[in-house]
Amino acid sequence: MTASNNAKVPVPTLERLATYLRFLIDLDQSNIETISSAEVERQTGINAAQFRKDLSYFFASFGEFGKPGVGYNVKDLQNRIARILKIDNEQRVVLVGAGNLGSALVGYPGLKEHRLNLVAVFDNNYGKIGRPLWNLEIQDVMRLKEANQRLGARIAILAVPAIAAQQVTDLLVDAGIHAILNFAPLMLRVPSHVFVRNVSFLQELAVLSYHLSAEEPSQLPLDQIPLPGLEPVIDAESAVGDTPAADA
Amino acid sequence: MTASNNAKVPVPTLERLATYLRFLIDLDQSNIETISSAEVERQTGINAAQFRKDLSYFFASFGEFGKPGVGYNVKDLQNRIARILKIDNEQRVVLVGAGNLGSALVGYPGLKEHRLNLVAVFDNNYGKIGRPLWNLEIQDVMRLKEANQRLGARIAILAVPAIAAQQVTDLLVDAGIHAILNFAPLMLRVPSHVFVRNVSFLQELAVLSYHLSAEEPSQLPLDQIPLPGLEPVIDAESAVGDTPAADA
DNA sequence: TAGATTGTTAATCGATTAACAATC
DNA sequence: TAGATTGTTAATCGATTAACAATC
Repeated sequence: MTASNNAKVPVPTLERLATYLRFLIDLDQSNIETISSAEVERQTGINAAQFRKDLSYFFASFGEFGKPGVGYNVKDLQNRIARILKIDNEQRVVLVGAGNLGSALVGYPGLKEHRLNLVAVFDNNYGKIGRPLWNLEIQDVMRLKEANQRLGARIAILAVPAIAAQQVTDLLVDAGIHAILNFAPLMLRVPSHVFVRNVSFLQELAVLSYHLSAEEPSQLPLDQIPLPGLEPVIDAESAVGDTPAADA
Repeated sequence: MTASNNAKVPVPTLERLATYLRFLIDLDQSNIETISSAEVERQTGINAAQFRKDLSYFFASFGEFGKPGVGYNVKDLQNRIARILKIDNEQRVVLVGAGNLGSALVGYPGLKEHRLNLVAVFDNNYGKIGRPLWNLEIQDVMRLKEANQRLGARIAILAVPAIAAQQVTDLLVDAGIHAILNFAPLMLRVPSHVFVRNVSFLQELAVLSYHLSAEEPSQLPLDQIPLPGLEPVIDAESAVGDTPAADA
């Protein structure tokens, strides 16, 4: 546990650790006590050697995990991966941007499960400031620094339009944020101590689109399809605000 | 344009192509006509040689791009990358899961800009079916196949809870979907002709958390912080349904 | 002990990037 | 032509995975 590991851990390894953690939580809830790397491969699709290698980066600071001939204890591995990822204790998170995406994130129940505590929401829109978003009240983004002096959050989610993203980033850095999850489609300029990860739905969809075969599917023009929902209705109010996450 | 390229293109290259496309659209809107790989590096952070290499995968089928000594024509490159990614013409997309995340995605204006047309929304909740979500009417997920016979969408966004994800995936595959953007935290089992990409906010946040230094920031306990929004209010209705994306 | 599965090594595979001849 | 920047090669770097001795 002594600070971070000095051996540099590949980012893909960290991403997979989060996957393992999620998987182990599920196993634990099914009362499964022991798991082998072969079984991890079967259920997550991640190569068994990869799994063992991923864990090996942390043996120096966290000790070994598995027992040869036996496997891994689910609860123990779960706890240790949480410690590695620093989500064994509460990790506070602030959100800037109380739009649709921001709302979805505040309402996302998985966060609390993983001890990622979304503790404040900020926006610059005076029509929104002071109004509630789930169990939080939307605050003025200009008071970010002041608010975070007490909150001490070091992670921020940036869900504002591209045009505002760099400005808000500067505020976040000034407020003591060290890690940013950026949803705006541009490269944020940050000091070297700040770590940024970008998420882009368009990028994801573009990669999917590339992999489609070239042939055109049979498509009727939209205006000839006698199905609901193709005439503009524009009624957002009634469409949201029910249970967190969908439930199809 | 003749079908796909046979040389296998690395996925990271495809991801970057989407980034270049986004960047080129911005440049075009600023009336910039020509760009060099060095300038791309300066503004996107992606290495100039990387950029040229990425494009080189497509020279066989799309011809060369740049002029030595000059650079790249912004409009032309933009058009060709759109063609590579098969978003030069409308690409239809269906969404399953009309929860918070689904709502945010339907309202996301960037989709249409990139010719990704979200044409239908499905859910299994009878409280939602028939109600409008933005300009679409939520349909019964059981009618997915029937609906897609006319729509011909090949891309789907899966924003349902993990417990339902595999079932819905089977419906999607049966309905002729070839590519799935999966937000549920599990490995979907799909036939080999179906391409899946997973998005996990928890994974992203966990990777950020790992990179934080070990020292505890000064944090007041939440119940001692005299700031708005920390008493449960629970009022989702009033928090959503305004402009797409946030605007802090 | 025999069987199973780990941790680790070494081989393979793939992606990034520096360097430069070709060319506008 | 001289200067700039491309497309491409080759070197480097890093991640994945097969194989196996160690060990429970």
